[in-house]
Amino acid sequence: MVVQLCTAGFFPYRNSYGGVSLVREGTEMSVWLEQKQQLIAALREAIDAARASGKLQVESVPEIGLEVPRDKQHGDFASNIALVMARSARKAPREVAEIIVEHLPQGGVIRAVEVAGPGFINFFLSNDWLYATLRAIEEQGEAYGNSSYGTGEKVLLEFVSANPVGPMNVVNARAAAVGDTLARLLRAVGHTVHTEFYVNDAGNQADVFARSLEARYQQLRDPSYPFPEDGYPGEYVIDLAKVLQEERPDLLDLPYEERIAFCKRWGTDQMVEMQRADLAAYGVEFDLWFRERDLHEAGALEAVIQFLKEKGLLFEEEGALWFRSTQFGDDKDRVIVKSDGSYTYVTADIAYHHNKLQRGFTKLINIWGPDHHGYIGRMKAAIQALGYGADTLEVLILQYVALLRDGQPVKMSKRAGEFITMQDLVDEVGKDAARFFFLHRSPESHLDFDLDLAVEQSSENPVFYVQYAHARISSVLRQAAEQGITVPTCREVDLSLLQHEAELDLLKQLAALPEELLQAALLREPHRITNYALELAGLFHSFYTHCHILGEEPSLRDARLVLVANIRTVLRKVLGLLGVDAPEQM
RNA sequence: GCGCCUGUAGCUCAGGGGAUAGAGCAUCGGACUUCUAAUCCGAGUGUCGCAGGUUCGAUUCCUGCCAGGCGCGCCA
Repeated sequence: MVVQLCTAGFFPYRNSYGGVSLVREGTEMSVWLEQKQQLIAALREAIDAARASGKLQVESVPEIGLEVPRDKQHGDFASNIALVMARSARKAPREVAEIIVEHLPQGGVIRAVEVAGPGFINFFLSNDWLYATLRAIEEQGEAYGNSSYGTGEKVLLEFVSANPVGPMNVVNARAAAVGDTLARLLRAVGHTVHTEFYVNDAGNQADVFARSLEARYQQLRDPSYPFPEDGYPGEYVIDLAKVLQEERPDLLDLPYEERIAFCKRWGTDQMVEMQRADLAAYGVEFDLWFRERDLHEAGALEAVIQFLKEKGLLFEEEGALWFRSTQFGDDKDRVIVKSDGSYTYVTADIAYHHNKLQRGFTKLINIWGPDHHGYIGRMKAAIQALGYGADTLEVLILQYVALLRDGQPVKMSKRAGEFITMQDLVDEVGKDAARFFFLHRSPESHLDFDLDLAVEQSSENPVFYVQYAHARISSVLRQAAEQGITVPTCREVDLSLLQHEAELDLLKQLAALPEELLQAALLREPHRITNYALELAGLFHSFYTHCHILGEEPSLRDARLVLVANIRTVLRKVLGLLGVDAPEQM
């Protein structure tokens, strides 16, 4: 596996089919990957034979790539190896291709080979491997497509981590969808994944929130009581104050400082519970809600400062204590202890990441909003200062979300307390549409979220398109059951009856899932799965129009029943990864 | 000024060192006595932001520029 540096994180993936297996030894292989490996092996054999016979004179053989051509006229798989080797072989690409093809082992699954275009070698296979895919799905069920590629990697995935001082926004909703699905994907390819929400309940914002809550509480008795200038204006603080009054009518008996301390702890706890409930309704649950205040109470900040001090990475200037993060490539050094003796946000965050590392995670993935990208440098510096490689921390930066209504951006003003919260969004469009839309685009793209489209129950709405495919299959299977027809197993039917172009297209799409999953997980690109689901649904709808199932004579009917039952399994699986429901009827 | 993201069809966006660059929407035209027409089939649309470079080959990689978004605190 080759590791490449990207600015926003590390993407440890390359198309390394030649020589490097994508699945570890002794683990299950998908039909698809197995097929590719076989063809690559055949190509290597042919090239070696050609070299041995002197027809191909090259010093070394480059990595052999194999891809599915965009145009299926170009075969099931195609390799550009002849184009790559042409230079060192001092021959025209097509000539190299011809020589390789001459030496290819005969027979087997390869039905035909052709040299095409500038020198591609196109493989046309017999359909057996596609039918083998159906058997694999039948055996593995919704585990189909999973692999053990990531065995040994212990990932801590931190996402959302919204401040516990107000409702979550739409970027939080995007982060929740991306993070949750990424966690599911990483698990599917064999990583051990632990998810965390970091609760920033000890900083300035929590103090401001506590004073806002206290003021609202006071105002319940005395409307003229002054509200802090920098306070949080939202209605929710007033609602919270009312609850507080019910629970603690005696709060004013406490001295001011204790009252604020109580409001801070109680208030942030309330907000955390709200966030937890909102996220649960959205299908997102965390393994741990990590409290910043626990770090403070455990003395973790002092401990990590001591650690850095002993390494000689801290210095004093202008009354403050600084972390020499520039030593590890950061733009500037960072204040760790302010001149007033309090800590900065980064101090607690370093302590938190220290804590993560001490718990034995080998990979820390954080998903942040676009306003935090400037923070990557200092955190990577901190990770290195703590004695780990910069690659241990990987940061995914999500981009901004613009909500559109009637084609126009929805204006929001946080200052005026007017903005669409995550909960507003979910209430309006539903969990499924919200998640699907967020997972439809690549994480780093700026996203236009069309509210009108998301609620539309029509073909225009992609989430319904996929769900409808699942419902349609469910309906067929229901009717089959009503007619007393049970879905047979692969062994009981003649799969070779599946010859229609629409059927073969579907089988290829099913076969491609393991690799899609691996790519989506390793590239941290959940949207690949959304697109996969849309393609699979599209192929099914087309098949459904062109091919009948229950009306056909029994042998074909049974083969098609097996096909659609397995399509349904895969649709369930991918919708499950996306956190979207797979309805039996619509 | 520096950094990050984005720039592909009228719109929203996929894709990606190679074979005629894709989808959905929108537009136009077809398909329901037949397992859900929330569906399908067909038609048109492109200087892949601009300019260089690397390469047999660049829309893809590199550099510079232009445009839009977002950052650059002893805030979090």
